[in-house]
Amino acid sequence: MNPSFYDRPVLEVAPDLLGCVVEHAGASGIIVETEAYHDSEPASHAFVGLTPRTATLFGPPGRAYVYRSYGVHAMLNAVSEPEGVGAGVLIRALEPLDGVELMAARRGGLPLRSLCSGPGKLTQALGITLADNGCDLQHGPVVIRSRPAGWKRPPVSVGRRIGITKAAELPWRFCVTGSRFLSAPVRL
DNA sequence: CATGGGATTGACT
DNA sequence: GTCAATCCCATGC
Repeated sequence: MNPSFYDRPVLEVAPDLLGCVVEHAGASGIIVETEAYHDSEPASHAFVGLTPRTATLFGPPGRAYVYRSYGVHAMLNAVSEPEGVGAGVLIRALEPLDGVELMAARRGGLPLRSLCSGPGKLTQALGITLADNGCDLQHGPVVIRSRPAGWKRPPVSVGRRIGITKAAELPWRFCVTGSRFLSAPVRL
């Protein structure tokens, strides 16, 4: 998907990414859960302004922002909105598509449903690391492409974002309705 | 320079 | 349901 796709309000990009495919290192999955983050709102890393950590978020749209959470997990975001605005879409869950055996090997052979049902899980399954921070999502190594044949625009459920304390009331989480591969049920 | 707080997960009770 | 693991980096003294 080209950079202009991401050069829009992050609240449009986040639901539009549902059904698209994330691909890296021989494995891929269909996005079934996203969350929007924006520098105007305190749950976003970009809320603190432009720092070395948030530079990618304020950079041009269509790149990957990868950061470490709880000292352990890598999180994948798609940088959105024009350069100078700190906004991104957190990819929270995938439905495994290709390279299932490879993903299972990376994750220790768990059942299909638990392979990518969480932001830290899917980066582990796809082999995405902090080294991928800033990479171009059109050319890779981490690639996001449009919905595979047979996938129409899926029905979307909206809810509150997960695991945050600030701005927790905003309904900025988007899930494919009824998907069995979500990280948690949709809640408001 | 020291400190503290996470956009989480998995193991255990 | 509870809880530790583990590290980056923004903030404050």
